[in-house]
Amino acid sequence: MQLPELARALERAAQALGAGDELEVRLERPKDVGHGDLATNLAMLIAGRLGRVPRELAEELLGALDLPALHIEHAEVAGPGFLNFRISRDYLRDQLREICRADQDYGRSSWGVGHLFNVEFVSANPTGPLHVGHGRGAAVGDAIARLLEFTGHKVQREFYVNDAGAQIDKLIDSVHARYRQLQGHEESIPEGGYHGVYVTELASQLRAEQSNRLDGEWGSPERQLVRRYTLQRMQDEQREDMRAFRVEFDEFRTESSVYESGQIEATLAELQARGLIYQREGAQWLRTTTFGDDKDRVLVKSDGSCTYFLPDIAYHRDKAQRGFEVAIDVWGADHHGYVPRMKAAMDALGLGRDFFEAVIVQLVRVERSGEEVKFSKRAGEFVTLTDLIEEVGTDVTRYFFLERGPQQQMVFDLDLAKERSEKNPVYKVQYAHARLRSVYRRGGIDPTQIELDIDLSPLVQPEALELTKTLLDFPDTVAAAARSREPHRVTAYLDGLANQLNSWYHMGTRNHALRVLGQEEHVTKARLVLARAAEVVVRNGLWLLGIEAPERM
RNA sequence: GCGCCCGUAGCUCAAUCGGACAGAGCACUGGGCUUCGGACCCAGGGGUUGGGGGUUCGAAUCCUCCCGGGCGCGCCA
Repeated sequence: MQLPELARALERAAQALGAGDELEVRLERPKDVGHGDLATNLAMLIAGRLGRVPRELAEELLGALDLPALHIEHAEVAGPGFLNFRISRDYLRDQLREICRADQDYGRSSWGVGHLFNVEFVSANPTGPLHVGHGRGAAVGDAIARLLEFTGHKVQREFYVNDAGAQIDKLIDSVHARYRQLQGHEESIPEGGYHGVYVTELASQLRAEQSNRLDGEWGSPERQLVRRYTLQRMQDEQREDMRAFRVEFDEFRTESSVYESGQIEATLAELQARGLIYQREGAQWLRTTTFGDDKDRVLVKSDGSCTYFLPDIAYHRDKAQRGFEVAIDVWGADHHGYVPRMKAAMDALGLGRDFFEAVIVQLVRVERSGEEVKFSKRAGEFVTLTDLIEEVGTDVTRYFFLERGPQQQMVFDLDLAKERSEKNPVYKVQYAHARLRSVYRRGGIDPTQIELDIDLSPLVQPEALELTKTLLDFPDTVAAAARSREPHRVTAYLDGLANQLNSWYHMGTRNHALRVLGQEEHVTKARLVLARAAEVVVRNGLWLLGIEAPERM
């Protein structure tokens, strides 16, 4: 909750006391309701600079404020020098109308100028189905994209397809081995190959469709055929998996297209022109140490082929050339060591240190009955994202992935995920929404027609006012989540909101005079405005997470 | 060995760029209730925030040193 006029007035008052120009007045909502609705530590911040006692300064700041004009009905100095403000109840209640009017736009903001972001996530090798780790990356990436869109930016969701690497060759070898087995030959999956059942399925389908061409030895043309077929199949399946998870990409960019476009050479030439490439032991190195990396990196190996790093630089350079101002990559924790060199490379290209950002997502451990459910791609038994979605649903899966900070290692508790009660936080939040919708239905009310220009003074219960204040925190929460690339702040907010909302609602089950419906008309009307505002916030919050706000459950 | 991330209630996790008394859920204990949706409600116990030291009016948060865990340290991808 913010009161910009109050913040500005405090800033002017502080400057008048000689605190200087570089002030950022922050008003925060105290955890303890006894400390008022908003508080600031401004006096303590400037006390050191001015060599004064914080509490005295706080008194002077307070004296400089025209409280009624700022919608403050009470203010005091407290503790070591906090200024606590109590906002006029009428002003608070007025804000409920604004929430309802803004409806699906409530919580939107436009910090910054509306930048163009590229958010790249999942980017799995096209060598098999997506697993739970990809799911977490997808949930986080998509939520970050939604947060950025909601805060005034333009966002492209992108998936990078590593279709040119050695992993594909291993997959083709594995398919070949399975194919031979189907023909009755003794054959085993090569070292480092893929054992999943889908490999056998691929081989079997290929045999059914192309046996006239593939039953003999596989030369170059045959391998090309299998490669194209396999890549297409894997990409289609991954795209379908993502669609089921409610994630739609704007762009699938392939590594091979980076090679074909000539950008590899162009990138290398640009780095050379900048004098950042040198030869050593027959290889070409990039001076990443100049830009904070701990060692220089090879771009072109002594055998003339390039490392994985070079096309990756070229690809990210291309993002800048396509007009993106910030490129955010969501990476698994196993790639975190790669971050400094990529930042260094972008810096080397003159794109600055802030062009490239990595969001590191920690690994997921799945448990059932307290036991880890193993997933090992190599052994061929792994929990695919699709398995997980089929078992617990997209909403639950997304919520669980977005419940913890990206850097937090997480345990995915399958038993809790399958729980269909308020023990399960997802249901708690969705249920809060469904309840409000249910109130409208029961009352025969069209929620879009709820009257707003009415007297809201019947909203006097502390629970109702606390709820109102929480609703007013939503835009700040969203902005902070977007800025820090931490969608879990929204999840945590919704969890707290749902608790408040549910207990507000339950007051009515204990005391019917506190229900929305069945009161004197002016009371019901006022409570409907609060209910509507709450519904708007829950709905918008869930939208940011990519989770449905159900009409009924 | 070096680097990054993490360590918060028995368990899984929060904690508003350093704020006031560290919060939820699960589990546990004790009450209550039959629905404006009971797919429950209320209350309670539970913590030296891994440990020591430091900075600060104030530290879970910042610095430092230990302990414990994860990941990474190729002319692999």
